Amino acid sequence: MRYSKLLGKTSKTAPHDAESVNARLLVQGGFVDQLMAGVYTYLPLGLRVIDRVKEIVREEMNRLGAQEILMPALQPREPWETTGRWTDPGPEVMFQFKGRGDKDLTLGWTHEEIVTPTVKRFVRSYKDLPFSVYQIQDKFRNEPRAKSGLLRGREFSMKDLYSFHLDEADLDRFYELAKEAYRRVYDRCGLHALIAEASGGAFTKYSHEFQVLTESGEDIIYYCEKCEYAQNREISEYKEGDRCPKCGGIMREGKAIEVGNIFKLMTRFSDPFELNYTDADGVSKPVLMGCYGLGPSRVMGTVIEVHHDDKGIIWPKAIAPYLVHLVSLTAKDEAVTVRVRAVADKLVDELEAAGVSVLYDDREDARAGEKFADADLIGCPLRLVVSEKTLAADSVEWKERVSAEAKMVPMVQAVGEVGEFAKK
RNA sequence: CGGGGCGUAGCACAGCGGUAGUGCGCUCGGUUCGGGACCGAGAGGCCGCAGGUUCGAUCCCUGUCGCCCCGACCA
Repeated sequence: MRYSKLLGKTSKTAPHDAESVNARLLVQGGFVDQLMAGVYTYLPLGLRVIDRVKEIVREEMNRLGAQEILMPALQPREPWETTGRWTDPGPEVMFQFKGRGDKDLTLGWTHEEIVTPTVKRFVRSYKDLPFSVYQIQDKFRNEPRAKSGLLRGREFSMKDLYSFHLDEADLDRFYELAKEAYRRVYDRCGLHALIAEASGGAFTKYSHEFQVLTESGEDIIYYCEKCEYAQNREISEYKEGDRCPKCGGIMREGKAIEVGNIFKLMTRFSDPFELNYTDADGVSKPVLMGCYGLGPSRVMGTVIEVHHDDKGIIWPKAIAPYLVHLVSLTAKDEAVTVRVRAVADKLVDELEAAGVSVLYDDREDARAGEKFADADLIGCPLRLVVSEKTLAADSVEWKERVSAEAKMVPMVQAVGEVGEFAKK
């Protein structure tokens, strides 16, 4: 992608209501554009990042054996009446409005009320179980207070997984597998998530939250510094300095961002919708359910909160908008500049042919400092520079975003080394 | 929903009861060319919106809408 054509320019000045780090850097870097409180447009750079997060989530869900579906965001009142949630939590959380014919409608803030009746149409026998489905969709929540950029929006991306089981033992089995899948998602995105015990809320006593420790977190958790056993403060019986009940380590207090949570729903939804199956003895039994939420947009915001410096974002390779940020510099001599540009053009072609994604800063009117500052702000893992200097050495300058040091790589080896870098 | 802050050019901000300014960005010309360079010439505003006070309001008053922060609440 040529930077000169990219929709979404960097800005030297931060938004005046500079708020959280993720919001500031995303806006300044041209990743997102705010429409209203808690609602953002993803510009090309931002879309590439969130799509990569979603793709990682998708791979891990598929590996779990879950099947992807897509449910409607626009929903009628009736199923919500069945579970009592039209009024409780109702408008506290839901956007509710009238459609044609005075029909009550809502926008989905979660999908148990939709997935359960759908599953009921196809599940009759114990032979149909267990199985699981998921979707990746924008959720709508009428938050009393949207805040912190991508961390708490009114429309936000969510992956919601629902599992269906014969008995509790099978639900427990799947629940543990889902935990591991979640862990892998966070690891791959460059986040270290602790699994904290938490209140199950309205439906169940069983719940775990995935918490990423960071000063900008809005949850408080207690966690063992040794084995990472953790609890949300809401339910914790521990305090700073206590002994860990699992391993005897020291419990610490920390701020954290909740990037996912998982529930054993049991029969909370199968009961009202009468989602039952016939077992091998011909007896009708309720299906046991679990639900598992993970927010790609929140993950994206959290990654920035955790991985940035005073110059900008530091994307982990797995979710960076581009692996390489290639900068071509202009020289005193116009003829040299033309040659530099030709070399850079060729390098872009070769890298892209090798499957490497490249953001190519081809601007002719921008100076070196400006291009470097933008590269730092945007935060791609590897910056390559082609200039009069590198031309003379038949090399390209190599600087990783996480490092302060630059080195020269012979041009003939450049594509190969970038390929190696991509794999590491 | 309570408390606070802020709404003036694309962005960040100044300003003043008498028809609007700076920096950055943008356009044109020129000089520069490895960490946000410089010179010159331009374009760009219902001073958030509505009412009130006043001869006159961007400025004072009231209301309203929006954004941000703290709290209550939450993936």
